Amino acid sequence: MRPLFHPAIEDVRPEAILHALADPSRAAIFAKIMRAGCVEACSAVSAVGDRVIPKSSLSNHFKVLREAGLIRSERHGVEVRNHSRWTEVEARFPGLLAGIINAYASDIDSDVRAAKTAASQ
Amino acid sequence: MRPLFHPAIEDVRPEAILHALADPSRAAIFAKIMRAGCVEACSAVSAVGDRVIPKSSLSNHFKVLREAGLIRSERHGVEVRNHSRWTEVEARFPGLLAGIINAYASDIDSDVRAAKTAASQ
DNA sequence: CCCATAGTTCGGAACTTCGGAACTAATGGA
DNA sequence: TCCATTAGTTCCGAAGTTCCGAACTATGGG
Repeated sequence: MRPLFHPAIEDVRPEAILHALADPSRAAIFAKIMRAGCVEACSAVSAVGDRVIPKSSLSNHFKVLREAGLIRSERHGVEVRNHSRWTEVEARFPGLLAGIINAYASDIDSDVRAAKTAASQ
Repeated sequence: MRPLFHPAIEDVRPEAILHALADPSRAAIFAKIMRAGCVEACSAVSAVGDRVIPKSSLSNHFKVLREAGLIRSERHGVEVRNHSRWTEVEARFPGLLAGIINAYASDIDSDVRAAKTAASQ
């Protein structure tokens, strides 16, 4: 199997980070990996809120986060272990990730709104 | 002609802002409006770097920025005057815009790379 | 060797973006 | 008034992207 590609920190582009985190599911996955320090297995994040994410979509979300330079993934046997690259990204783009993560965190009403909408469908 | 729609600040969503600014052309347009305080006429931003943007694409870029809550546009006769909503957005999502704009500003090598000629700035 | 588990790849349907051409709206001049 | 000009919007087809089920691959255990 193809080894996992990670850009060098100097090749990380702001637009890739914004694109990756412009998707609320991916932002939630990234926030979770950050809070946990490390997530063992992609499938440890099999749902975001009350919404289940299909395996193939999840795989793609991790790929987008990885190629944007936000996470580092290593195969350990049958599973993949994911770490955030916060420290490196923070050094390159100070304040960027904090601003984004805080924005999502403070947007509480909308989370509630989204959860209610999803629940009523 | 249909009046221009602007979301109330409390309806502004982080993902819309990230999506709007994940496009380097739009980020450059927004940065220019911010620096200038106000841009008179969309067509005052007819090119980004060495790349000319077609009228219809420009019109769409302004619409995306407007609907994300980043700018406020008013018709003045035949032209549209655009202001950034920095203060409002900053109050709602502190540090978000500064982080993004600084990230693009510090990513100078890549602008040069993308522009290829980059004789002026 | 077979099975289960964890992830990736494939491929088609649905959606989004891009940009040229045609359009509308306001203004200024004859 | 009528016409030209300027500024921006809308329409629509082509090209590109995203989503997700199904088929696939890789690893480890029994």
